[in-house]
Amino acid sequence: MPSDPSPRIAAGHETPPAPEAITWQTIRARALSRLRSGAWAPGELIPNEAALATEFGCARATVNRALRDLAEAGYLERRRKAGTRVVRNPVRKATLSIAIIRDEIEAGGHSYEYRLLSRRMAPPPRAVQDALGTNTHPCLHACALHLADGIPRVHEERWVDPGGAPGLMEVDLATTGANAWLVENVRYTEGTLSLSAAAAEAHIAAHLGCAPGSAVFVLERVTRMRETAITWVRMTYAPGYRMTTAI
Amino acid sequence: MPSDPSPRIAAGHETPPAPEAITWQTIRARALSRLRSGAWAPGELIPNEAALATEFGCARATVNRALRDLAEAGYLERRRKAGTRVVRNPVRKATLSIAIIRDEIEAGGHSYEYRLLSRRMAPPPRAVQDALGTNTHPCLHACALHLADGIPRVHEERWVDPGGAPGLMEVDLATTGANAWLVENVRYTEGTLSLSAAAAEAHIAAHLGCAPGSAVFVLERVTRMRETAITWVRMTYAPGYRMTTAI
DNA sequence: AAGTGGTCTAGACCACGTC
DNA sequence: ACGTGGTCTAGACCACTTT
Repeated sequence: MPSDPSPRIAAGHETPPAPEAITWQTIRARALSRLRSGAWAPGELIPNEAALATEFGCARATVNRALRDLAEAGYLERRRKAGTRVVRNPVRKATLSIAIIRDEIEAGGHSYEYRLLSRRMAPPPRAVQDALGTNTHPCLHACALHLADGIPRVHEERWVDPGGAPGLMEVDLATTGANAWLVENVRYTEGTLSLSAAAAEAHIAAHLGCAPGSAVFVLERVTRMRETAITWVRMTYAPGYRMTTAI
Repeated sequence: MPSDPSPRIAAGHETPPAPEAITWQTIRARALSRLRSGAWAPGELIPNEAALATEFGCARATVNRALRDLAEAGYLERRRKAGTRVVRNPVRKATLSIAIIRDEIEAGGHSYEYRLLSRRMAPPPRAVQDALGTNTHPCLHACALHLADGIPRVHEERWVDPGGAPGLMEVDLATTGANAWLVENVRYTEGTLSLSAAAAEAHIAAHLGCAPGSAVFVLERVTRMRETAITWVRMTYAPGYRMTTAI
């Protein structure tokens, strides 16, 4: 969703309404106000692009840009020939930005520390196999801790398919975080994300410095690159963590 | 992010590669492959739109469309005069679709039930006051339960500013969920979302039918409409809940 | 068959921010 | 000052779907 710099007309000092140039943002704002006011009611069909272009006195492409934006935002539903319809139950879309832990910690003004806890080859458990694909062969299993100012903040458990990310196996995980390596070397991947709450397992609680059974925020992620499974990771955040975003 | 229907050329039966028409999706794919291959390295400046348009043999507007899409996806950073740069640490963006609980439950093939637990006027606690704005006056406080097949799934606690949503105060909350009302009557709002894990408080645990202190997934949301605070809500999900999305 | 949105083009002007 | 991206226009063709 494009941010809305909107200007193009710098509001002078006390300059009244101003005729305001016709930009696609203008059209979008006007359309949105009709949606809010109910002039365009839920489920209803709105006028087609050509009609709106005439009404607003602009090119059809400009109307298209505005309506496309509203459609992406989930307010409208557009289909060729069928026209543009106001969505009945606008599904809220929240965009989470998943930053690299190191960046997130350093952005908060804290010192970052990475500590490798374990590293071994082993066949992944069934659940991980399913998530990664059909892998029964041994994978790299690594656990690590991310600390802020020396205080444990996130526990990371990771399974890496050797076939998916050759190179990662040779990395010295003691000094380089697996995620940092992946971001640098296997960019532009796709995958699945899952958020949940869980009771901290004993050994993880010990690493995080909290009581076993504490409620912890868990992020699980499967990373793929063009059909090839690369890695499964579970990040367990120390109690108190919050993931925030604007709607 | 626009889905990529990509066609425009219906793949005939066994028709080889096909010259492929030049659409903005084509350009985007080509650009993305350069990003993946490292031909356009992180931090680097890529050729400007005019140059790419010449190279790809299309109009500048088409290149613009493609690059704008990649920028929205977080791969590129574009600035006037400065040019287009490959982002160093592509921040993953996960889009969560926050559905109305009722829809979510019914989509899962379960029967939905709403049960109002309490309703009263009271001054909100400090934390809620801060979130909503500077409201010291009494607000509506309502608690409710959402059930799937008769089993409690989500506990909802809500504070409503009477000034923000007149009309909601008169709604018969016993039969109409506050959220459903809001969606129907105060659409196109903005706000903040926060996800976390917490230990279930005793009274909430009792309603959800789980042990006090169980790890539960909590979603807090502040809803505004053009600067006016409308409502603060905390949804507590029964243990086992997972929020999933594709990256 | 026909209407609607999706997209491309070629040219133009302008805002912005770096130089 | 000037280069780069942001956007508008007017016209055109096409893909998709519903009628």
